[in-house]
Amino acid sequence: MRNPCCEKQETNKGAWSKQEDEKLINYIRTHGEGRWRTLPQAAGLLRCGKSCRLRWINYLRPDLKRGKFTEDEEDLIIKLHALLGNRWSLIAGRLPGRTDNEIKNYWNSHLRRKLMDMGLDPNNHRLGNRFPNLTKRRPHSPPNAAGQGTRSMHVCAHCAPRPDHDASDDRVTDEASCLEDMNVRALPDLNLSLSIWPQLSSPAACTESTDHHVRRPPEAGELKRNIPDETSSPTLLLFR
DNA sequence: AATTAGTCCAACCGCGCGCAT
DNA sequence: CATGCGCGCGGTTGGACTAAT
Repeated sequence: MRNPCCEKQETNKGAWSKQEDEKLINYIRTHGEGRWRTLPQAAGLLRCGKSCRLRWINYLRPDLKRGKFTEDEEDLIIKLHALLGNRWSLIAGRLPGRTDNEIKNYWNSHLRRKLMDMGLDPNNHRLGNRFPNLTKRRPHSPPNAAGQGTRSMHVCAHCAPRPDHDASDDRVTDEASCLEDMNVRALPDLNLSLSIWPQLSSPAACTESTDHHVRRPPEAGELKRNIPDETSSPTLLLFR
């Protein structure tokens, strides 16, 4: 059992005050990002490290582009979601200045509905006629519903079991089948190519040739967030 | 004008991964 | 190899705000 992220000592919760923001900004300006666990004390903040990190990444970072999403951005989010599912951080990596949280919120409040209005199932981007009633606020979900706490990332597309893309299936978990489905059916104009990066652990377990694990090395600048090292983790790379 | 219903978004929570020890 | 820590991710929630009645 792990310790909670913040000891039970007194920490502020809820909305950040201007003073707290300033303290955080000043501290990161002089010391840089990282060491989130020790940052609050060092910066004189009564917040947990997680909270500081979130506040910085989602709100205070100077390179954030705030304001309405453009049509191009909307379009890209929809296409990337069709490909990647709810991997908001990966999607955010393709939208400079936007955060995963922002995109997630925008998806849930606007784009899901937009897709439904177009007659598409927002879960799998296929034409569908049976959607959950999303106008209902706060559908009560049991613990761990909708895959909370699970990670479907880093799954070799070929090794992964094929989801049936049932409308009741809340998550899209298979990039390859998404691409296949999407390119063929829903978004034929999307010019994305998909690569699964060398997988250190799984090829042995994969019964297929390992060829499908490797496409090509990334060009400089292609790797953005979440892709720390081309050999360390099997990660989706998108080239447009 | 008051009340209710719906929307939006910042923030929280729990969990898994990678790394150091 | 096992364990613990730090971090990042995705899902969920609280509450302010707005629109509808």
